[in-house]
Amino acid sequence: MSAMDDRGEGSAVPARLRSLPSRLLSHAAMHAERLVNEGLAGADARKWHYAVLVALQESGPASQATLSRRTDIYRSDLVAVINELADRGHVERALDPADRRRNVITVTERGRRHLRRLDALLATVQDELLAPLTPPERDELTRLLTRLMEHHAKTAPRPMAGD
Amino acid sequence: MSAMDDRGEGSAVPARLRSLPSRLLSHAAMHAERLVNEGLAGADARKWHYAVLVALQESGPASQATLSRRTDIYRSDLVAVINELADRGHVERALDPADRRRNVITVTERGRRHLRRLDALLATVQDELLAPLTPPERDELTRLLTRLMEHHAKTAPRPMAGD
DNA sequence: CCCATGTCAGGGCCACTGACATAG
DNA sequence: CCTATGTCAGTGACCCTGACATGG
Repeated sequence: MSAMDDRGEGSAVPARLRSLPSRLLSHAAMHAERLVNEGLAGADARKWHYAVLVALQESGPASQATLSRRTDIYRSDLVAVINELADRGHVERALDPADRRRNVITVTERGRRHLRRLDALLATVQDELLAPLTPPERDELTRLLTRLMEHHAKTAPRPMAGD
Repeated sequence: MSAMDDRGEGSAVPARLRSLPSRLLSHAAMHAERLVNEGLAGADARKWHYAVLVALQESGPASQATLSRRTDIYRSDLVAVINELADRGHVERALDPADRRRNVITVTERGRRHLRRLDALLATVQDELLAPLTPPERDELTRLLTRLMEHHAKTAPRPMAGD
């Protein structure tokens, strides 16, 4: 025992760390990602799969470079994601006859069904994540975070893929 | 041109992604970590350095295992952190005569000065991070995130170091 | 005999960089 | 000539897991 004991109070995380906004954000995000990953793992998916499928469904077929811009996934990382989605039959990669540098990525019917499942799955996860908050509090949190991101988008124009 | 165009609207991030709470959290956290890292880099420090120094100052000298519990840094990762801090003369590693498995880690005067600098530095970063929010909004954000973390702490008892 | 401690080796995911061939 | 695109190789930070020797 003595001053450097470990049990009880001695192992508590200091308040100065606990209440630091940047640290709170990191930890909350870690928690969120854990929930998302666990949820998506049950559907043999990763969060990037979801992002790509949503982008394709919302704005139609696109080149990989365009998808990179829509999802904020790096061009270089996107290659593997498209490979995985293509392996699972969720998207198709076709050469663009109009611009022979490009691949046109298209969602398949199977991909659309998959996306519906992921949508439901993620809705559950959001609910689990925000469980301790009331509906107005959830909205407030979303609003505050959105404001943070909008401000960031202005000052630091998001870094771009493999440039 | 045509359906798969890229400039303008075609490369906007879909609303379904933008407003997803888990995604907002991840992006906000990424932004926060970027700011923190940039800030600390100017002082030749990493966020783990700060966590360890705070823990030492708040509760006094401790073994590495205890520090691991106080900071949520894995025992295995902590080794390198203590090495770095010791190299910079911010802490001292001494054998514990009372328990010969343990190292007693102690802050040096130099470490205390360094910590004061990091404190000021991080305060600036928090301010920059929360710039678009009013003081009450900042409190509200902190409160909501804290509630999230407390809830998480109950359901999933934080994972422990190298066990 | 079981547990705690410090240490090392390594895996996996991810943000990010750089380079390169090909094509517009 | 310059830029865009798809691809690959590789780095570094972190989170996390094992294993191991030593000691309580």
